[in-house]
Amino acid sequence: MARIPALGYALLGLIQHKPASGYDLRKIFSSTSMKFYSDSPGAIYPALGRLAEQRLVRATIEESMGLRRRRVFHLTARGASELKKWIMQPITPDHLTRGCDQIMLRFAFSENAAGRTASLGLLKSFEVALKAHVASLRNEYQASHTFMPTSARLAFESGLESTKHLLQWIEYAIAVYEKPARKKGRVS
Amino acid sequence: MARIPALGYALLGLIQHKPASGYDLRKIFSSTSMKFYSDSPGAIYPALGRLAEQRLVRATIEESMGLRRRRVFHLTARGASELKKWIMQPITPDHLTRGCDQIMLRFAFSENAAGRTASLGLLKSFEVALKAHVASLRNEYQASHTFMPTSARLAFESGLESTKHLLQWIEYAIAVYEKPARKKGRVS
DNA sequence: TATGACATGTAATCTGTTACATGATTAG
DNA sequence: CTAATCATGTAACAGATTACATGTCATA
Repeated sequence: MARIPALGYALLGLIQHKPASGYDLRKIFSSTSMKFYSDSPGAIYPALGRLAEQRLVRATIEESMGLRRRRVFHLTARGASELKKWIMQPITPDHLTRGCDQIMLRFAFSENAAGRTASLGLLKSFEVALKAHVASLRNEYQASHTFMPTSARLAFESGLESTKHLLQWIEYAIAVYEKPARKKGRVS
Repeated sequence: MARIPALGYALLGLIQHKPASGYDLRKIFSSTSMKFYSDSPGAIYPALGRLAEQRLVRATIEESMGLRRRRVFHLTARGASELKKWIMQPITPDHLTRGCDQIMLRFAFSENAAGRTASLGLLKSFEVALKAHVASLRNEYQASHTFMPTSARLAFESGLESTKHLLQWIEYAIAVYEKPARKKGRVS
Protein backbone atom coordinates (compact mmCIF):
# COMPACT_ATOMS: atom_id res chain seq x y z
CA MET A 1 0.00 0.00 0.00
CA ALA A 2 2.44 2.66 1.15
CA ARG A 3 5.63 3.01 -0.81
CA ILE A 4 8.15 5.07 1.10
CA PRO A 5 11.75 5.80 0.16
CA ALA A 6 14.62 5.61 2.65
CA LEU A 7 14.48 9.29 3.54
CA GLY A 8 10.79 8.90 4.34
CA TYR A 9 11.47 6.25 6.95
CA ALA A 10 14.27 8.30 8.47
CA LEU A 11 11.83 11.18 8.81
CA LEU A 12 9.10 8.97 10.26
CA GLY A 13 11.51 7.58 12.82
CA LEU A 14 12.72 10.98 13.92
CA ILE A 15 9.21 12.39 14.06
CA GLN A 16 8.10 9.44 16.13
CA HIS A 17 10.90 10.12 18.56
CA LYS A 18 9.76 13.71 18.83
CA PRO A 19 7.40 15.84 16.70
CA ALA A 20 9.49 18.18 14.58
CA SER A 21 9.40 20.80 11.85
CA GLY A 22 11.19 20.52 8.54
CA TYR A 23 13.78 22.88 9.90
CA ASP A 24 14.34 20.76 13.01
CA LEU A 25 14.84 17.70 10.84
CA ARG A 26 17.29 19.51 8.58
CA LYS A 27 19.31 20.46 11.66
CA ILE A 28 19.41 16.86 12.79
CA PHE A 29 20.70 15.73 9.41
CA SER A 30 23.29 18.47 9.18
CA SER A 31 24.58 18.45 12.75
CA THR A 32 24.52 14.85 13.93
CA SER A 33 26.01 11.65 12.60
CA MET A 34 22.89 11.18 10.46
CA LYS A 35 24.62 13.20 7.76
CA PHE A 36 24.16 10.51 5.13
CA TYR A 37 20.70 11.95 4.61
CA SER A 38 20.54 15.24 2.81
CA ASP A 39 19.69 18.31 4.84
CA SER A 40 18.63 20.22 1.73
CA PRO A 41 15.18 21.82 1.80
CA GLY A 42 14.61 20.50 -1.72
CA ALA A 43 14.74 16.97 -0.33
CA ILE A 44 13.06 17.36 3.03
CA TYR A 45 10.04 19.58 2.41
CA PRO A 46 8.78 17.57 -0.57
CA ALA A 47 9.37 14.34 1.37
CA LEU A 48 7.34 15.67 4.31
CA GLY A 49 4.66 16.72 1.86
CA ARG A 50 4.45 13.20 0.46
CA LEU A 51 4.24 11.70 3.94
CA ALA A 52 1.45 14.12 4.77
CA GLU A 53 -0.41 13.20 1.56
CA GLN A 54 -0.21 9.56 2.56
CA ARG A 55 -1.58 10.47 6.01
CA LEU A 56 1.51 9.12 7.73
CA VAL A 57 2.21 12.44 9.41
CA ARG A 58 0.11 15.47 10.20
CA ALA A 59 1.23 19.08 10.59
CA THR A 60 0.12 21.48 13.28
CA ILE A 61 0.91 25.14 12.62
CA GLU A 62 2.66 27.05 15.34
CA GLU A 63 2.15 30.82 15.06
CA SER A 64 3.24 31.36 18.67
CA MET A 65 6.09 33.88 18.79
CA GLY A 66 6.54 36.60 16.20
CA LEU A 67 8.76 34.28 14.15
CA ARG A 68 7.72 32.87 10.83
CA ARG A 69 5.19 30.09 11.18
CA ARG A 70 6.50 26.60 11.95
CA ARG A 71 4.80 23.48 10.72
CA VAL A 72 5.40 20.83 13.33
CA PHE A 73 4.80 17.28 12.14
CA HIS A 74 3.69 14.41 14.30
CA LEU A 75 3.02 10.77 13.42
CA THR A 76 -0.47 9.50 12.74
CA ALA A 77 -1.54 6.00 13.75
CA ARG A 78 -0.98 4.94 10.15
CA GLY A 79 2.49 6.44 10.23
CA ALA A 80 3.38 4.62 13.42
CA SER A 81 2.12 1.39 11.96
CA GLU A 82 4.09 1.78 8.70
CA LEU A 83 7.21 2.62 10.66
CA LYS A 84 6.77 -0.45 12.81
CA LYS A 85 6.15 -2.62 9.76
CA TRP A 86 9.37 -1.35 8.18
CA ILE A 87 11.38 -1.95 11.32
CA MET A 88 10.08 -5.44 11.93
CA GLN A 89 10.62 -6.81 8.42
CA PRO A 90 12.84 -9.88 8.70
CA ILE A 91 16.25 -9.23 7.17
CA THR A 92 16.84 -10.92 3.85
CA PRO A 93 20.19 -11.30 2.04
CA ASP A 94 18.87 -8.62 -0.27
CA HIS A 95 18.84 -6.04 2.53
CA LEU A 96 22.55 -6.57 3.10
CA THR A 97 23.75 -5.88 -0.40
CA ARG A 98 23.47 -2.11 -0.28
CA GLY A 99 25.11 -1.72 3.09
CA CYS A 100 23.91 -1.97 6.65
CA ASP A 101 23.03 1.67 7.25
CA GLN A 102 19.31 1.17 6.74
CA ILE A 103 19.26 -1.81 9.03
CA MET A 104 21.13 0.11 11.71
CA LEU A 105 18.64 2.93 11.40
CA ARG A 106 15.79 0.47 11.77
CA PHE A 107 17.45 -0.94 14.86
CA ALA A 108 18.12 2.50 16.32
CA PHE A 109 14.42 3.35 16.03
CA SER A 110 13.20 -0.12 17.01
CA GLU A 111 12.96 0.23 20.75
CA ASN A 112 10.82 3.37 20.69
CA ALA A 113 8.75 2.36 17.71
CA ALA A 114 8.22 -1.33 18.33
CA GLY A 115 9.52 -2.31 21.75
CA ARG A 116 12.40 -4.33 23.17
CA THR A 117 11.08 -7.63 21.86
CA ALA A 118 11.14 -6.25 18.34
CA SER A 119 14.68 -4.94 18.87
CA LEU A 120 15.84 -8.36 19.92
CA GLY A 121 14.03 -10.05 17.05
CA LEU A 122 15.63 -7.68 14.59
CA LEU A 123 19.07 -8.45 15.97
CA LYS A 124 18.52 -12.19 15.68
CA SER A 125 17.30 -11.85 12.14
CA PHE A 126 20.27 -9.63 11.34
CA GLU A 127 22.62 -12.19 12.80
CA VAL A 128 21.30 -15.00 10.64
CA ALA A 129 21.48 -12.91 7.48
CA LEU A 130 24.96 -11.62 8.26
CA LYS A 131 26.35 -15.08 8.95
CA ALA A 132 25.24 -16.19 5.51
CA HIS A 133 26.68 -13.03 4.04
CA VAL A 134 30.07 -13.55 5.67
CA ALA A 135 30.15 -17.06 4.29
CA SER A 136 29.50 -15.86 0.78
CA LEU A 137 32.09 -13.11 1.08
CA ARG A 138 34.61 -15.67 2.22
CA ASN A 139 33.83 -17.83 -0.79
CA GLU A 140 34.23 -14.93 -3.14
CA TYR A 141 37.50 -14.01 -1.47
CA GLN A 142 38.85 -17.56 -1.75
CA ALA A 143 37.91 -17.67 -5.41
CA SER A 144 39.40 -14.37 -6.44
CA HIS A 145 41.97 -13.01 -4.02
CA THR A 146 44.98 -14.35 -5.89
CA PHE A 147 44.07 -12.49 -9.08
CA MET A 148 43.47 -9.10 -7.49
CA PRO A 149 45.86 -6.18 -7.25
CA THR A 150 47.02 -5.59 -3.67
CA SER A 151 44.79 -2.57 -3.14
CA ALA A 152 41.70 -4.43 -4.30
CA ARG A 153 42.56 -7.37 -2.09
CA LEU A 154 43.06 -5.13 0.92
CA ALA A 155 39.76 -3.38 0.26
CA PHE A 156 38.02 -6.73 0.11
CA GLU A 157 39.66 -7.80 3.35
CA SER A 158 38.42 -4.61 4.95
CA GLY A 159 34.86 -5.44 3.98
CA LEU A 160 35.18 -8.96 5.28
CA GLU A 161 36.72 -7.84 8.56
CA SER A 162 34.16 -5.16 9.16
CA THR A 163 31.37 -7.65 8.58
CA LYS A 164 32.92 -10.00 11.10
CA HIS A 165 33.23 -7.19 13.63
CA LEU A 166 29.61 -6.30 13.04
CA LEU A 167 28.68 -9.88 13.85
CA GLN A 168 30.55 -9.55 17.14
CA TRP A 169 28.67 -6.37 17.90
CA ILE A 170 25.40 -8.17 17.23
CA GLU A 171 26.29 -10.84 19.74
CA TYR A 172 27.05 -8.16 22.30
CA ALA A 173 23.81 -6.32 21.54
CA ILE A 174 21.80 -9.53 21.84
CA ALA A 175 23.40 -10.14 25.22
CA VAL A 176 22.39 -6.65 26.32
CA TYR A 177 18.78 -7.35 25.38
CA GLU A 178 18.69 -10.82 26.81
CA LYS A 179 19.99 -9.82 30.21
CA PRO A 180 17.04 -8.84 32.36
CA ALA A 181 16.86 -5.07 32.70
CA ARG A 182 19.45 -3.85 35.17
CA LYS A 183 20.58 -0.38 36.10
CA LYS A 184 23.78 0.92 34.53
CA GLY A 185 26.86 0.85 36.73
CA ARG A 186 25.25 -1.41 39.30
CA VAL A 187 27.50 -4.04 40.76
CA SER A 188 25.96 -7.48 40.38
CA MET B 1 35.00 20.08 -16.46
CA ALA B 2 33.74 16.52 -16.20
CA ARG B 3 30.92 15.85 -13.78
CA ILE B 4 30.55 12.16 -13.15
CA PRO B 5 28.23 10.46 -10.67
CA ALA B 6 29.34 7.58 -8.45
CA LEU B 7 28.18 4.89 -10.85
CA GLY B 8 30.25 6.51 -13.59
CA TYR B 9 33.43 6.16 -11.59
CA ALA B 10 32.64 2.56 -10.72
CA LEU B 11 32.24 1.84 -14.43
CA LEU B 12 35.42 3.71 -15.31
CA GLY B 13 37.39 1.73 -12.74
CA LEU B 14 36.08 -1.61 -13.90
CA ILE B 15 36.63 -0.77 -17.55
CA GLN B 16 40.17 0.32 -16.77
CA HIS B 17 40.80 -3.01 -15.11
CA LYS B 18 39.52 -4.77 -18.22
CA PRO B 19 37.53 -3.54 -21.24
CA ALA B 20 33.95 -4.69 -20.88
CA SER B 21 30.48 -4.57 -22.37
CA GLY B 22 27.42 -3.29 -20.57
CA TYR B 23 26.39 -6.87 -20.04
CA ASP B 24 29.75 -7.78 -18.50
CA LEU B 25 29.45 -4.85 -16.13
CA ARG B 26 25.93 -5.82 -15.15
CA LYS B 27 27.18 -9.32 -14.33
CA ILE B 28 29.92 -7.88 -12.13
CA PHE B 29 27.39 -5.80 -10.22
CA SER B 30 24.94 -8.64 -9.83
CA SER B 31 27.32 -11.46 -9.00
CA THR B 32 30.15 -9.99 -6.94
CA SER B 33 30.26 -8.01 -3.72
CA MET B 34 29.85 -4.83 -5.75
CA LYS B 35 26.11 -5.28 -5.44
CA PHE B 36 25.54 -1.82 -4.00
CA TYR B 37 25.55 -0.58 -7.58
CA SER B 38 22.49 -1.39 -9.60
CA ASP B 39 22.79 -4.03 -12.27
CA SER B 40 19.71 -2.74 -14.06
CA PRO B 41 20.09 -1.98 -17.76
CA GLY B 42 18.20 1.26 -17.20
CA ALA B 43 21.05 2.47 -15.03
CA ILE B 44 24.08 1.05 -16.82
CA TYR B 45 23.46 1.62 -20.51
CA PRO B 46 22.57 5.29 -20.14
CA ALA B 47 25.57 5.76 -17.83
CA LEU B 48 27.88 4.20 -20.41
CA GLY B 49 26.32 6.44 -23.03
CA ARG B 50 27.11 9.52 -20.98
CA LEU B 51 30.70 8.40 -20.44
CA ALA B 52 31.04 7.87 -24.18
CA GLU B 53 29.61 11.34 -24.90
CA GLN B 54 32.20 12.81 -22.59
CA ARG B 55 34.92 10.86 -24.44
CA LEU B 56 35.93 9.04 -21.27
CA VAL B 57 35.31 5.64 -22.84
CA ARG B 58 35.06 4.42 -26.40
CA ALA B 59 33.13 1.41 -27.72
CA THR B 60 34.38 -1.11 -30.22
CA ILE B 61 31.72 -3.32 -31.75
CA GLU B 62 32.33 -7.04 -31.69
CA GLU B 63 30.36 -8.89 -34.37
CA SER B 64 32.62 -11.95 -34.05
CA MET B 65 30.50 -14.98 -33.27
CA GLY B 66 26.96 -15.28 -34.47
CA LEU B 67 25.70 -13.78 -31.19
CA ARG B 68 24.10 -10.40 -31.01
CA ARG B 69 26.64 -7.60 -31.32
CA ARG B 70 28.55 -6.63 -28.20
CA ARG B 71 29.77 -3.12 -27.56
CA VAL B 72 32.99 -3.46 -25.64
CA PHE B 73 34.09 -0.28 -23.89
CA HIS B 74 37.66 0.70 -23.16
CA LEU B 75 39.06 3.76 -21.42
CA THR B 76 40.35 6.73 -23.36
CA ALA B 77 43.31 8.78 -22.14
CA ARG B 78 40.84 11.35 -20.84
CA GLY B 79 38.95 8.61 -19.01
CA ALA B 80 42.12 7.31 -17.40
CA SER B 81 43.05 10.80 -16.32
CA GLU B 82 39.61 11.54 -14.83
CA LEU B 83 39.67 8.25 -12.98
CA LYS B 84 43.09 9.01 -11.58
CA LYS B 85 42.02 12.50 -10.56
CA TRP B 86 39.04 11.07 -8.69
CA ILE B 87 41.14 8.47 -6.93
CA MET B 88 43.86 10.87 -5.86
CA GLN B 89 41.60 13.55 -4.38
CA PRO B 90 42.63 14.12 -0.78
CA ILE B 91 39.95 12.90 1.61
CA THR B 92 37.99 15.66 3.31
CA PRO B 93 35.62 15.28 6.31
CA ASP B 94 32.88 15.75 3.76
CA HIS B 95 33.77 12.49 1.99
CA LEU B 96 33.24 10.56 5.22
CA THR B 97 29.72 11.68 5.95
CA ARG B 98 27.98 9.48 3.40
CA GLY B 99 29.87 6.32 4.26
CA CYS B 100 33.23 4.92 3.28
CA ASP B 101 32.15 2.82 0.33
CA GLN B 102 33.24 5.34 -2.28
CA ILE B 103 36.62 5.75 -0.64
CA MET B 104 37.10 2.00 -0.49
CA LEU B 105 36.25 1.75 -4.16
CA ARG B 106 38.77 4.47 -4.94
CA PHE B 107 41.36 2.58 -2.96
CA ALA B 108 40.53 -0.73 -4.62
CA PHE B 109 41.12 0.83 -8.04
CA SER B 110 44.07 2.95 -6.96
CA GLU B 111 46.92 0.57 -7.58
CA ASN B 112 45.99 -0.19 -11.18
CA ALA B 113 44.85 3.30 -12.02
CA ALA B 114 47.40 5.43 -10.23
CA GLY B 115 50.17 3.28 -8.81
CA ARG B 116 51.38 2.14 -5.40
CA THR B 117 52.47 5.60 -4.35
CA ALA B 118 48.96 6.90 -4.92
CA SER B 119 47.51 3.97 -2.96
CA LEU B 120 49.71 4.79 -0.02
CA GLY B 121 48.92 8.50 -0.25
CA LEU B 122 45.23 7.75 -0.27
CA LEU B 123 45.55 5.59 2.84
CA LYS B 124 47.43 8.32 4.70
CA SER B 125 44.85 10.90 3.72
CA PHE B 126 42.09 8.52 4.77
CA GLU B 127 43.77 7.95 8.11
CA VAL B 128 43.95 11.66 8.91
CA ALA B 129 40.33 12.23 7.96
CA LEU B 130 39.10 9.19 9.89
CA LYS B 131 40.94 10.15 13.04
CA ALA B 132 39.18 13.49 13.06
CA HIS B 133 35.91 11.74 12.36
CA VAL B 134 36.32 9.31 15.24
CA ALA B 135 37.01 12.23 17.54
CA SER B 136 33.83 13.99 16.49
CA LEU B 137 31.79 10.80 16.84
CA ARG B 138 33.17 10.36 20.34
CA ASN B 139 32.15 13.90 21.22
CA GLU B 140 28.68 13.36 19.91
CA TYR B 141 28.44 10.12 21.85
CA GLN B 142 29.59 11.74 25.07
CA ALA B 143 27.10 14.51 24.64
CA SER B 144 24.07 12.41 23.85
CA HIS B 145 24.41 8.79 24.89
CA THR B 146 22.64 9.18 28.22
CA PHE B 147 19.46 10.47 26.55
CA MET B 148 19.17 7.77 23.92
CA PRO B 149 17.05 4.64 24.01
CA THR B 150 19.18 1.51 24.35
CA SER B 151 18.80 0.50 20.72
CA ALA B 152 19.88 3.92 19.49
CA ARG B 153 22.85 3.90 21.81
CA LEU B 154 23.91 0.45 20.67
CA ALA B 155 23.59 1.50 17.03
CA PHE B 156 25.76 4.51 17.72
CA GLU B 157 28.33 2.33 19.45
CA SER B 158 28.37 0.06 16.44
CA GLY B 159 29.22 2.98 14.18
CA LEU B 160 31.95 4.15 16.51
CA GLU B 161 33.45 0.68 16.83
CA SER B 162 33.40 0.02 13.14
CA THR B 163 35.16 3.30 12.49
CA LYS B 164 37.84 2.38 15.00
CA HIS B 165 38.29 -1.02 13.37
CA LEU B 166 38.59 0.68 10.01
CA LEU B 167 41.37 2.81 11.41
CA GLN B 168 43.16 -0.35 12.49
CA TRP B 169 42.78 -1.77 9.03
CA ILE B 170 44.28 1.40 7.58
CA GLU B 171 47.34 1.01 9.76
CA TYR B 172 47.73 -2.55 8.57
CA ALA B 173 47.27 -1.53 4.95
CA ILE B 174 49.83 1.25 5.29
CA ALA B 175 52.28 -1.26 6.72
CA VAL B 176 51.70 -3.52 3.71
CA TYR B 177 52.51 -0.67 1.35
CA GLU B 178 55.48 0.61 3.29
CA LYS B 179 57.21 -2.75 3.45
CA PRO B 180 59.38 -3.06 0.38
CA ALA B 181 57.79 -5.38 -2.17
CA ARG B 182 58.24 -8.97 -1.12
CA LYS B 183 56.79 -12.15 -2.50
CA LYS B 184 53.87 -13.69 -0.70
CA GLY B 185 54.65 -16.64 1.52
CA ARG B 186 58.36 -15.92 1.57
CA VAL B 187 60.08 -16.42 4.87
CA SER B 188 61.95 -13.30 5.88
C1' DT C 1 9.42 -25.81 -29.13
C1' DA C 2 10.07 -23.63 -24.97
C1' DT C 3 13.17 -21.93 -21.65
C1' DG C 4 17.15 -19.65 -20.19
C1' DA C 5 21.52 -17.27 -20.98
C1' DC C 6 23.41 -13.73 -23.84
C1' DA C 7 22.95 -8.78 -25.15
C1' DT C 8 21.15 -4.06 -25.75
C1' DG C 9 18.10 -0.71 -25.29
C1' DT C 10 13.85 2.76 -24.19
C1' DA C 11 9.92 5.13 -21.65
C1' DA C 12 7.50 6.58 -17.59
C1' DT C 13 8.06 7.85 -13.27
C1' DC C 14 10.10 9.11 -8.92
C1' DT C 15 13.48 11.20 -6.16
C1' DG C 16 17.27 13.93 -5.04
C1' DT C 17 20.46 17.89 -6.16
C1' DT C 18 21.30 22.56 -6.94
C1' DA C 19 20.09 26.94 -6.89
C1' DC C 20 17.04 30.37 -6.17
C1' DA C 21 13.27 33.03 -3.58
C1' DT C 22 10.98 34.80 0.44
C1' DG C 23 10.41 36.66 4.92
C1' DA C 24 11.02 37.61 10.15
C1' DT C 25 14.03 38.31 14.10
C1' DT C 26 18.29 38.94 16.70
C1' DA C 27 23.15 40.26 17.45
C1' DG C 28 27.01 42.99 16.26
C1' DC D 1 22.66 48.53 8.66
C1' DT D 2 24.39 44.01 7.91
C1' DA D 3 24.97 39.41 8.76
C1' DA D 4 23.42 35.32 10.84
C1' DT D 5 19.83 32.29 12.29
C1' DC D 6 15.25 30.83 12.03
C1' DA D 7 11.87 28.94 8.67
C1' DT D 8 9.57 27.38 4.42
C1' DG D 9 9.26 26.71 -0.03
C1' DT D 10 9.78 26.15 -5.61
C1' DA D 11 11.80 25.16 -10.26
C1' DA D 12 15.00 23.02 -13.38
C1' DC D 13 17.57 19.28 -13.95
C1' DA D 14 20.03 14.84 -13.48
C1' DG D 15 19.94 10.21 -12.29
C1' DA D 16 17.95 5.81 -10.72
C1' DT D 17 14.07 2.40 -10.66
C1' DT D 18 10.85 -0.27 -12.88
C1' DA D 19 8.98 -2.29 -16.50
C1' DC D 20 8.82 -3.21 -21.02
C1' DA D 21 10.71 -4.38 -25.79
C1' DT D 22 13.74 -6.74 -28.95
C1' DG D 23 16.66 -10.21 -30.83
C1' DT D 24 20.18 -14.44 -31.04
C1' DC D 25 21.72 -18.85 -29.74
C1' DA D 26 22.06 -23.23 -27.06
C1' DT D 27 19.95 -26.91 -24.73
C1' DA D 28 16.42 -29.82 -22.89
